[in-house]
Amino acid sequence: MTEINNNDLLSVCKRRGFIWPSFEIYGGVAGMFDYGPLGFSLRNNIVEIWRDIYKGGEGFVEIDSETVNPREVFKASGHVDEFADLMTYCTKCNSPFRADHLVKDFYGNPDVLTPRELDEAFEKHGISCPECKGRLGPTEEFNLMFKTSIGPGSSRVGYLRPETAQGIFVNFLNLYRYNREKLPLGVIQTGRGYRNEIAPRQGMIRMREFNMMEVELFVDPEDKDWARFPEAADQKLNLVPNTGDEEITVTLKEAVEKGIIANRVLAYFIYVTKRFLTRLGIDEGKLRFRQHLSDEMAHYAADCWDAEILLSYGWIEVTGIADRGCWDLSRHSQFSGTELTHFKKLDEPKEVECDRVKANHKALGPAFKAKAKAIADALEAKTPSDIRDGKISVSVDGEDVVLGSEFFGVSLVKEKISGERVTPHVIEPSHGLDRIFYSVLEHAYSHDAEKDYTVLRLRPEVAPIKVGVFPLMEKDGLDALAQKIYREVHSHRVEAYYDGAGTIGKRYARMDEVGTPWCITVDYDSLDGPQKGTVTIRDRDSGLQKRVEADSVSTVIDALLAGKSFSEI
RNA sequence: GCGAUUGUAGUCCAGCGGUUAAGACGGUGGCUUCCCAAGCCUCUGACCCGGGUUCGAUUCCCGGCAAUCGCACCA
Repeated sequence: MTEINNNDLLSVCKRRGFIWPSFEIYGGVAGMFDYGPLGFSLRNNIVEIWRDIYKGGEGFVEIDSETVNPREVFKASGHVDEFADLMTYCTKCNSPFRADHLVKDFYGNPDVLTPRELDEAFEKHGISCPECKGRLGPTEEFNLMFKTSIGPGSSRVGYLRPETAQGIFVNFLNLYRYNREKLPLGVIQTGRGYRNEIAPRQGMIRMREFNMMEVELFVDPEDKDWARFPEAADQKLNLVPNTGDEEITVTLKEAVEKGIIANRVLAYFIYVTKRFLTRLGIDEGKLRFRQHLSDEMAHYAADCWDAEILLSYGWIEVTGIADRGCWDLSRHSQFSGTELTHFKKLDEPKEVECDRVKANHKALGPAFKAKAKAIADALEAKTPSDIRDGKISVSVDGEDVVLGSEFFGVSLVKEKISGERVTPHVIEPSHGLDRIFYSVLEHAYSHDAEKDYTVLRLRPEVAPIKVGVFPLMEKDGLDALAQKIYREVHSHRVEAYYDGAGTIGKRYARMDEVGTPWCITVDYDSLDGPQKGTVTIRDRDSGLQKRVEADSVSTVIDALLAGKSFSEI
């Protein structure tokens, strides 16, 4: 634990319009927050940087898909089964248990039991509370997904998505065609996800409605290299591999060569995640990547690493970077009956020779009339190894037909193979936007207890307000010049804030508290004397002031935002 | 969901079975050549919700909601 008091920070956030607990006038709802003007700006700035990295830097494409999905989508993804737990509670000590886990010694596949059958099973096998031996209460379903219905009447069951990823998977074919049937194919999406958490806690860390930034990269399963890997090969990462609890610092190259990270593409995107988070102002010393334990890893995942940030709550997972293998696409393929594959061309087409069963249409036609076509197709789907005693049996429309050698022949055919269909593998860096947002605030927050003075040391790039503009006194024409400067500087991209109220110190303090990196002040020297036409610019973190031409303020702010240091202006 | 603690202006907090519910900070308007939360004046704003006990409840009791911590859950 650090000494940061997260209640103080949350209080600033609420007071100054970063985040507000939702529905406060109606008593509030746990695990729900609204973003205020400053919070929304900050969050958008984070999203813009993420976009800059993936869409700009890596050339990925961005989509926006539905938040309500029909049940089939989450049946295929596994969420309907995985997220709907049958729970029972001890009537004596109230401990909760997964009902199916309690009967697993008696049933091979307890997942399929209904709540009633589970209750009967407790009775029959004398199962009591593992904690206190008390009697178990009735089994209830608890579903972590919000359920709804699509359309009126006997409508389709729908769920609010618990993650945005499925929207990308179900659009795979559209995206694949859009990308002119090539891999790798990188797709990003930001949006809301919904999980009906049993007990949301820790402020913004576990929300019922949350924002995600997800990236799905489809790659050739046999080629998990990445063209830009060499650029990052010597960069260092703090890793906690699942072989022990020790944190190690290694280069990407070492991590892959020693088999710590499964492959180069996964390692590269772990590095991209580190670059992203540190660019937002996350303290590099409080950032590590922890590998999922083998039992924690989803059964389909080949490898999975969490980016964890040290906060006042402890180490908190903010991003998961997983190699999900072919799981997602093969499941959707299986459940939808639509082939979701990539056609991988061979460098050189190859010729193969093999024996094939060929239907004898001349004989089949007269013998089977209308059914002949179906039987012929079934026959040709067979291989010579299916021949038993010179006969092949096929099943057509639920009817078994045994065919003698007069109906088919076996011949050697030469086939030209120019490629094969493969199910792409998915590399998924999935970011919890709200957690990242909160982490950025906490790592920027500094409070001087003696002076009771708060400064948010936000990076200029993420700061919601870039520049405060003040007249020293709101009169004598100082206000008119300050207003003019404000109007020149303020834009959708560079948010400025005019403040003429109270005293100058108070205005600086207000800007420091919301992380505004620079303040412009128009004083009497701006109007008269040798300094005429200049204004002061103050740097938040150093407290230093310089004079710049009033006409050049906009240019100076642009230069600072582009990365020029304050001492260079 | 369970247990413990808590709930008074935007924030921090005082108080009480009958009060005009106090103060500080903040916000607002004004005055002040005002560069790091200076000063003076004006104004602003609160007893979480519902029920019960009582002549009378912000205060006592019960329930709900929310927050903090612990357990469990989740990641």
